[in-house]
Amino acid sequence: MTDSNALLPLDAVRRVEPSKPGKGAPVPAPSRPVARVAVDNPLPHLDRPFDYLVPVTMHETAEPGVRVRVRFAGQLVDGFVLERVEESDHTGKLTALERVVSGERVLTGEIAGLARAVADRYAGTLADVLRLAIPPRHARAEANPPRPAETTAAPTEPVPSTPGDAATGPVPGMSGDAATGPVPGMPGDAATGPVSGQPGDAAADTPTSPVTDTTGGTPVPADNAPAGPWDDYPMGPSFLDALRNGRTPRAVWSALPGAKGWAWAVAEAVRATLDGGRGAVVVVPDGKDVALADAELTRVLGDGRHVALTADLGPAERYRRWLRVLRGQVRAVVGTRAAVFAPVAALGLVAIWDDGDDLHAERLAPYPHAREVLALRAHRTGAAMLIGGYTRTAEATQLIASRWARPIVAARTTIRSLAPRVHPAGEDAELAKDQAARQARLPSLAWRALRQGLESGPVLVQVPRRGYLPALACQNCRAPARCALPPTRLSTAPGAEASEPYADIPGLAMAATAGRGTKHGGLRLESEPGSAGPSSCHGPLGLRGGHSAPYCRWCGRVDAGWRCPNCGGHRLRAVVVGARRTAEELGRAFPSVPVRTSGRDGVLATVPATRALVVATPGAEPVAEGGYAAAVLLDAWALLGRPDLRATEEALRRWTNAAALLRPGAEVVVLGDAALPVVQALLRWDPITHAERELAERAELGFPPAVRMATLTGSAAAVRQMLDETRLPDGAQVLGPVPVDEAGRERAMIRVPRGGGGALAAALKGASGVRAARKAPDVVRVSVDPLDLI
DNA sequence: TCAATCCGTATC
DNA sequence: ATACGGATTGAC
Repeated sequence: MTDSNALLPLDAVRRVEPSKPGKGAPVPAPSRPVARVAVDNPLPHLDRPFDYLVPVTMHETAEPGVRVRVRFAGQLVDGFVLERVEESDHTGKLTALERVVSGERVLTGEIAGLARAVADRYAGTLADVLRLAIPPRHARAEANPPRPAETTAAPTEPVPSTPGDAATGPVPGMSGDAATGPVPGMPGDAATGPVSGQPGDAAADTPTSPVTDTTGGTPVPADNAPAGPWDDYPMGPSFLDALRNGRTPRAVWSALPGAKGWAWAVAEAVRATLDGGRGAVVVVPDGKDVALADAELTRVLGDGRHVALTADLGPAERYRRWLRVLRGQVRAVVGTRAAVFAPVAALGLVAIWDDGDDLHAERLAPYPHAREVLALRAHRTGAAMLIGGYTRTAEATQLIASRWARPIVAARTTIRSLAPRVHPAGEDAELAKDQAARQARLPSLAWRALRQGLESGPVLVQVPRRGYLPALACQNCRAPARCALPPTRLSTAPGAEASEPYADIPGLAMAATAGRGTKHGGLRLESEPGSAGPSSCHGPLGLRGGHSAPYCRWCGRVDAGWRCPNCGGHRLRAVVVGARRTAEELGRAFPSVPVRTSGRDGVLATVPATRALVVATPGAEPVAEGGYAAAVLLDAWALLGRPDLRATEEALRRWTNAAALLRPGAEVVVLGDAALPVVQALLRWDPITHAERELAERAELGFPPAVRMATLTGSAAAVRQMLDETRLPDGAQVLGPVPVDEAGRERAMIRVPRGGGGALAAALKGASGVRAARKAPDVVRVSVDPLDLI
């Protein structure tokens, strides 16, 4: 028994281990007897590969990428073989693999490297990311043999390591060239190799001239006769050419509103990529958009060349489709956020639609954002990237500013010809005379637009999500109730380091949710009644459960003596009324017109071109055949009143998503003050100026994407302890902690300049590791660049 | 001097 | 989590 162990490299075994009864010591595999395994363990300080002995019985099957069961710390756990090597660095006895779960090599080298990069970026563990990346196995689906016709078409198998892995550091990429056979060429490997920075850091990076080609190139070749969706954009055709020619264009695409449809454009981009011999991944916010894109891909590509991956498929079907991608039977994928990890080989394009939709943020640790994962993936593999939407996020704008991506925008005249006509109706707009419409709180402008639209087709009414917003308005005059107390301001306390760019942070008052004027860590709240700016806080008021007095959702203070500045009333009412109730009221205002609703409990994908009143919540608007004849956007104040950093960006995104469904030139009435820049942006269909202003504002406030931010949330003691134990990188600044809820939980924010993100994530990971190793009782949730920064 | 127990640490 | 090694303690 010990004789066979003599083959092992390191036998400093002092005692002869008594072997388990009935089981001899395993005979090692004849070559590469060591498997490096990514073990599915949740502990941050154990987030590295572990070596196991490959018994000869598993020599053939324990290939890189397969699922295995291993004994780890006395328990049987799942894992993935990352690579097979000759020797181990481990100076102890190697435990043997317990079992190869299946021969299917589900973890490709590319995805292993990507998952490592995502974990590093978000201060999370590889195991957590792999859980997101690889769907649960379904044995029956695996057993179904691939159809021969499809397998011969694309001989792609798990892709061996990309050279880029080496640049990323301790990546468990399967680098052994012995591990796999001949490599199908990875386009863009050359581009990936020398690049070490993350996409977002491009500005701070060494000049890698990421935008090498395409969009700046020569304009359209004159010969393409049929007008495609990209012909409306001056840079569109050259973008498609670059995709077709295997290059790496990265574009932020401001989609035109209207019937031509974003899904068609995306499908054409996918077709160009496939034509160039590469694969594509398309990520959209929800199932309705998957259905739209799926239909367009089928129309443009024909049957069987792509798959749709959504959460609601069920485990078997989901795994079956995913395997078709893994096995190279299809090379194009459209799906919701989990599809960012779809194992498409020889990736040529990653695309994301409407990257401002918060559905793109993963809800499971480490909370990666689809746009960021795709950008990392594109960067690592040398794939092209397309970030599309009617509006532009500050993050996408940042990618343009750092020259990582180029804009694709239509000419002003084209935009004007396709955009709807938008009319604002301010808060004080005259209510409709019609009794029922008055009941539905519909201004006469809106009522007229709907009535006129209904003469020729379906009309859309966008209402706030039910239960979405506990904001208040004056019961008497409906003026929004806002905080009348003097403004508060957060400043760094003496002693806390205030590095130059963040010395003063106007507007950070929003970060404080508690109104005690007490000191919290390095920050304190102070009143500055005499300072420049508004004489009162103006935060939206809300009601907390059980209390009768309203509190400010920005500064947290209770304002028992609130009086309406408009009419002097002192009674408040909830502003938000759900879709159903609004639908009922509108139905009475327009008897004889069918009312259809689309919302949380029942999303309609499409409605026919017939006259109908379609009431929908944001994100659930059905596409109307031929476009809507008119629309009314009712949730302006609900959106803008939100105590959210992204409130205006989000409002514009939702408005344009609804308005884009209209026929060109149709009328939109938005219940919002025309003086607001965000209303102006909708009126002029100019999301770009708005996004640029937004980015500038974030830079001024020191918020992402201008900086990299992380939040720590947990019990007050735990958060403080973790802050103490974190070796923060240079230039890091701590805000808070401040209370976040009534359970005494607190949240601290840490920000670093762009480019310091990696160091910050590493520091936080280290600190969580220390806490986990010590078995610290309360968990501190770490979130890098979370959406809800308030 | 030895065995039972506690504690900290690594987990291959 | 759990198993292990080393330190500690208590009794002979």
